[in-house]
Amino acid sequence: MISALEEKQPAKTDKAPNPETRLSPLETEIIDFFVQLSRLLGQPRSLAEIYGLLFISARPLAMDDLIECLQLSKGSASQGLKFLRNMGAVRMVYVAGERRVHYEAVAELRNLAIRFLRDQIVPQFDNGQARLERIAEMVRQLPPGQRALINGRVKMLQSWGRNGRRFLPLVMRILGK
Amino acid sequence: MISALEEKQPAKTDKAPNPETRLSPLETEIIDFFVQLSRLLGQPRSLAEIYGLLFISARPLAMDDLIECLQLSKGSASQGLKFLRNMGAVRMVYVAGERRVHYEAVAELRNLAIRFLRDQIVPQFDNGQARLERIAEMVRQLPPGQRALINGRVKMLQSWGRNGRRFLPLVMRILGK
DNA sequence: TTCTCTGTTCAAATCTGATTGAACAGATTA
DNA sequence: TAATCTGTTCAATCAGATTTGAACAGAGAA
Repeated sequence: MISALEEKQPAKTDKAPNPETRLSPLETEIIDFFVQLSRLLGQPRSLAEIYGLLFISARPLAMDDLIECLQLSKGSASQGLKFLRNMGAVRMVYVAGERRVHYEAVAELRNLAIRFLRDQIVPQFDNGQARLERIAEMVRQLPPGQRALINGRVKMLQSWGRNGRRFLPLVMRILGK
Repeated sequence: MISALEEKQPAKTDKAPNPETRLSPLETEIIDFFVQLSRLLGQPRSLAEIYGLLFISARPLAMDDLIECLQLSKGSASQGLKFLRNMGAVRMVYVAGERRVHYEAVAELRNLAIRFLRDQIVPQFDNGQARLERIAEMVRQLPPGQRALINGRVKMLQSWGRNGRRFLPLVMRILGK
């Protein structure tokens, strides 16, 4: 039921999806679920598709399988898998009698979430903190008249930054329950 | 420093930024800070620019001031302010002797954060929960052989959904300290 | 050696969503 | 009434992110 993609009568250069590789409704729903999540987290859709299919697949899949099932380009699949490998979201598994590398989803979302926080969120925070430091310095240079007024607001931002920064380890601890 | 002010002496077609309305380095840094944040939260840049300038401005600004200082189009400014109003991120203030509506930033980030969670995050969660419900139903229809295998993973997603959902109110409580 | 298989890279094409600006509406003034 | 001022809407445009696919590289196989 997947996007089986319109035109199939034109035999020809067969871009038409092989029925063997069509996604089941369940697979489609799961993948949609991860696609939704990826939007929330600001990650590209193809990542979610790849991870979603691996997550629900009963057996490890090769890159070609993903390309076939999800109608991705080689480039997307390769880059997506690379990213997921780096994230630790996917692991390479050996399949007997196959030269191609196969992948399976790392289902322990805990580690995945922690790594996501560490790689994507924490650096942003630190960057922001540094920027606020520069801003605070600029405020100090201001003529006293204007300074008071603005100082309060910058202080407020700094306080939020500190709170958020303190909050992250807490989140990680909860995740790590 | 604030710049918002008066008209353009330079006659002509002037698309060139009026020196009167050029942003100070401090203003630029603050705006950049919010732009950065907006990326993390997946909001459009113009929102962050508007909020940032209002946040650091010593006095309320009219839409025209924002357009001038930030080089926005009328449409962006109007839509951005509308959104920020709905978010409660900005409030309209009366300025004596002015017909135009003026705005100032609502600096209480607490309420802002809570509203953001409620409006942008919670619905996503609920949506996801509903989808997982549908998925669980589909899994139940599966032949027993495949069911066991997949059931575990779906259960895992559901558990995460519940945890996340329970987590949100906690976050709100902490914010509401 | 060459040929095939597998996978990567990256410049270019494509898509998506943010931004623009002209047309419009209401409110105020003359 | 018309003229001006203020602000909104939305179809068209633009820009940045994603995806594509051709060229490439390495590893075996013949």
